[in-house]
Amino acid sequence: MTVYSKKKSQDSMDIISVAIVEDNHDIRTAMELLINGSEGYACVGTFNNAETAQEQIPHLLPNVVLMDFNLPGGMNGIECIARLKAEFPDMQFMMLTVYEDDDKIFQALEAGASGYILKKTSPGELLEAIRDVHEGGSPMSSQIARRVVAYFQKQAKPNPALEALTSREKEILDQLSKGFLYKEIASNLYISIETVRRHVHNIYEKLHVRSRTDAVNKYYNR
Amino acid sequence: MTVYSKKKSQDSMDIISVAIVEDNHDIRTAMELLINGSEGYACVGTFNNAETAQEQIPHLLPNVVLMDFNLPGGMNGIECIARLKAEFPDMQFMMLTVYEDDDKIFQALEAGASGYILKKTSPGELLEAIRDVHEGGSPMSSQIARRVVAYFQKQAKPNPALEALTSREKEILDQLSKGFLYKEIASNLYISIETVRRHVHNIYEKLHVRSRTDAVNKYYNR
DNA sequence: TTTGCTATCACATTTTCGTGTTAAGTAATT
DNA sequence: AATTACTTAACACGAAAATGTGATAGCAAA
Repeated sequence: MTVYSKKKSQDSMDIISVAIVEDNHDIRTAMELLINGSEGYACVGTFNNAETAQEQIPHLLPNVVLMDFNLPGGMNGIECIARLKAEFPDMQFMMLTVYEDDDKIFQALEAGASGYILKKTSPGELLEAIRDVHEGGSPMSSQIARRVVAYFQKQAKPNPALEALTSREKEILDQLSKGFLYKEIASNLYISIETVRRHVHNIYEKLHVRSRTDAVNKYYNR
Repeated sequence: MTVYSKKKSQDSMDIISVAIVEDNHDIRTAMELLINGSEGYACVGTFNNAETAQEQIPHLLPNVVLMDFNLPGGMNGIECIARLKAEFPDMQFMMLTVYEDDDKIFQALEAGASGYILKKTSPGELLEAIRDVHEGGSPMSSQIARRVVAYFQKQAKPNPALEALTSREKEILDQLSKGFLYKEIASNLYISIETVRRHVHNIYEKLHVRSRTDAVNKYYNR
């Protein structure tokens, strides 16, 4: 793909403007040089902490923001993304980090990051990922993708502990989860309150919980 | 349950065995030729419908199954994956289809597919994807990945009614959702039980609910 | 200054919940 | 025929939660 390097001040039409938030000086500088040295990319700002980024990025309005996870100061990268994304929904964020844990990945995606790549990624792939996220993709390694996919597969199958429940107990638990009072459940299922209490008691025993809320949380696999 | 026979495990150490379920004859044959013509890959079976695949794949035990979406007969590719995956959790499934709709993607992932690639993918990339899924990745185009990521971001945004809560109330609600007793919440937040009660009362009023479970359900957007 | 929102604490009463114990009828299994 | 598991039901006790009302105080906006 060739880029028509016009010298017009109305930039960001063909050139992808990028901001970098990364506390490590060497990495930050290396990425800045890489981006500014590549046709079609321009680094419009670099920041070593979330607070400054938070303050400056609204003025720079880059197309893509590369964000580190750990940053000095009170705000981490996730929170920084969440705030900026809320204000600028069209801005694209890409996590650029060393972490591969599920927690961090999901937090980043929920906060509004669209891409998630590791710092060990090669310069060429990094540039490609920046273009990719700018064009509506979600660049991530297939290992990262597998984590995300695993989340779906987990969601799909319910807690195995629920299998131990009888069908009547599941029915009761479903009613519990909807917030019905015992008397309402009794009336809904045409049984006495005492029976409801008995079932609830058995359910709690099987799920190893001691309260309705905990039981419902298990029911929804939390 | 995943017991491979001795002689099979020996030659499937380096070679990835693949099965293809695809009703279009030309595509099926082309893929078979591609796979058998490439070093490190072996096509151990091809099927033009889900029923036959269902019956034969348990005997073939391929490492990777390429699955089409639409198949003739009663069973579609999704259901076929779901059944086989339940019996052979270590078998890897990759959707190979023309569809890019969210529904189909999510259905496939929930059923147990780990990869999702489009039929327009080049032969080289297909082979790479097969190896990738076999090695624990989840190959998918970054456009597909974006759909999946978007799902997370949708999930993430909470019930707008929660916006009406003050930050303290949200904190209380979060504690409620975790099943803490009032006294525990009081102790966790260093306030009196009476204050907890007051907050809970206000929360219920703002969310228009009358019980803890209902409040928690709203909190989780159900 | 007043008004409104938030956070805090208190008292009284009623209702619901969690637990323990007992037990009868049914259905499936051994 | 005996055993086991499930569903149903009742009574009692104490803890927890819900309801209703009243009060004080800080803080910010009108």
